[in-house]
Amino acid sequence: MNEMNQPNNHPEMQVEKDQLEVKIEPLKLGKRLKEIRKSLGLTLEEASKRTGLARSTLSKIENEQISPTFQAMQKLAMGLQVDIPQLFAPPKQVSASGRRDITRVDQGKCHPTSTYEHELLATHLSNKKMMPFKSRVRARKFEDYSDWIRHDGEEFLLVLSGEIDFFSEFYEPVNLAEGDSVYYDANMGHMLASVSEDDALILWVTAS
Amino acid sequence: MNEMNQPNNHPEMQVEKDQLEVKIEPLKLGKRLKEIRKSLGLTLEEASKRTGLARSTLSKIENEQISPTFQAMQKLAMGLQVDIPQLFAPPKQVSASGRRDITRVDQGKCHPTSTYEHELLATHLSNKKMMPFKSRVRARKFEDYSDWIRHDGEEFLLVLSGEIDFFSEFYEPVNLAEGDSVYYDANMGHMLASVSEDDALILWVTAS
DNA sequence: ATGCCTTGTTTCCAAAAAGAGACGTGATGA
DNA sequence: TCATCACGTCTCTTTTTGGAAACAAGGCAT
Repeated sequence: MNEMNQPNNHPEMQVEKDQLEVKIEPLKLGKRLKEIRKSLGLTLEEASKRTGLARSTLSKIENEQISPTFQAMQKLAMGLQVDIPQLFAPPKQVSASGRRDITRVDQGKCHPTSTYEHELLATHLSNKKMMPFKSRVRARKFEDYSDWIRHDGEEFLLVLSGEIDFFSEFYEPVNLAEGDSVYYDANMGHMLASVSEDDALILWVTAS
Repeated sequence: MNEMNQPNNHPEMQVEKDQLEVKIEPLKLGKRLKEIRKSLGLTLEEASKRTGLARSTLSKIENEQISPTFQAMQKLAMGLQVDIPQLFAPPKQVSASGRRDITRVDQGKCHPTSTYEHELLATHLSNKKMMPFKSRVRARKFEDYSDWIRHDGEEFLLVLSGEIDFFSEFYEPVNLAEGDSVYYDANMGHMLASVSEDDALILWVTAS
């Protein structure tokens, strides 16, 4: 019917218009929904009552015959007690479950900087939630640093030997001796300086 | 102003339980979408080209005149480089950023069991990614346990003093001496036994 | 001013989703 | 065996969405 019988005022746009086609797939939302419903031990009828959606609609959604509206999805999430993000995070991260990595004393991977000598631990595992390492604190005073150290995540540190001053952006400096520990948000500026005769040795664990 | 750089030692420091309270969702998807588009500096027409949705449709979605289908939302997410969960959890990402909790040596919160004496660290912070604690390993042999210890998350342990055998479900037992460390998945059964004259002392950090 | 873009809104209609109820199938019981 | 019921699918109708184009409002030249 209405083909391009009329001169289009923007022919160049037309081209781009349909170049990226519906390359998007249904993303197994239906399958997922079914799992959830089953895991709650609900029939379509019961789920219908809870969500306020007709059971035929639910069936169609589960079988990917229709693409639910946002409204419908809200009802789903609400009625089945699932929060929406969770509904979409497609494949559940299957957490690994049998990994183990031993690091013998002083056998970590060394990584020296001007202010620290880091010894990374458990370097044979990747995709781990935590990054543990031992560090010898070479810095001796605040001025040894050009700026705060700052990065994502949270950090835990324990003084293994020696004594340090712990500087942080929003707190007064604190002296930490052997056995003391501190937990802090690593995007708050922080830095360490040894104050003992020997360089202090600390254990650090970071999680982001 | 705040010279309270020493840890607050109020016996019961009130734990501010959470910032993510009841999350009732009116969830103004339209408003949110508009923000995203604006922040990318796109016009409706440009967004239309990227997402494959008509600019009239986008307008209607932004003004909450229609409720987009899941298909439409996928195109949106794809074209605007936002992942779907993020699209629905708007007020997220208020990650704390200035917390700090110091635990002096032996000043943690004790928690004895039949096989361990745990000393929890940084207990004044809640909602943290890691749970650090020191433990004295009282157990002396495998049989002191009724079953594998098993829980969610990943675990890192460092031997602070003494010597232990590290038993785990899928590996042969390993002897760990002072300074040795191991990182493992905590849902794999695991347990420790001291083998040194004195009970071994270890540092443990768990993340789930 | 007058045109001429550009941007966003609204209208109209085809296309798709939501709802009501019919249909098929399998399980259970008399 | 024949009902009857529970459950899910399918069909038909109503309601809503999505797209093309018209419309309105704001710049920016001439």
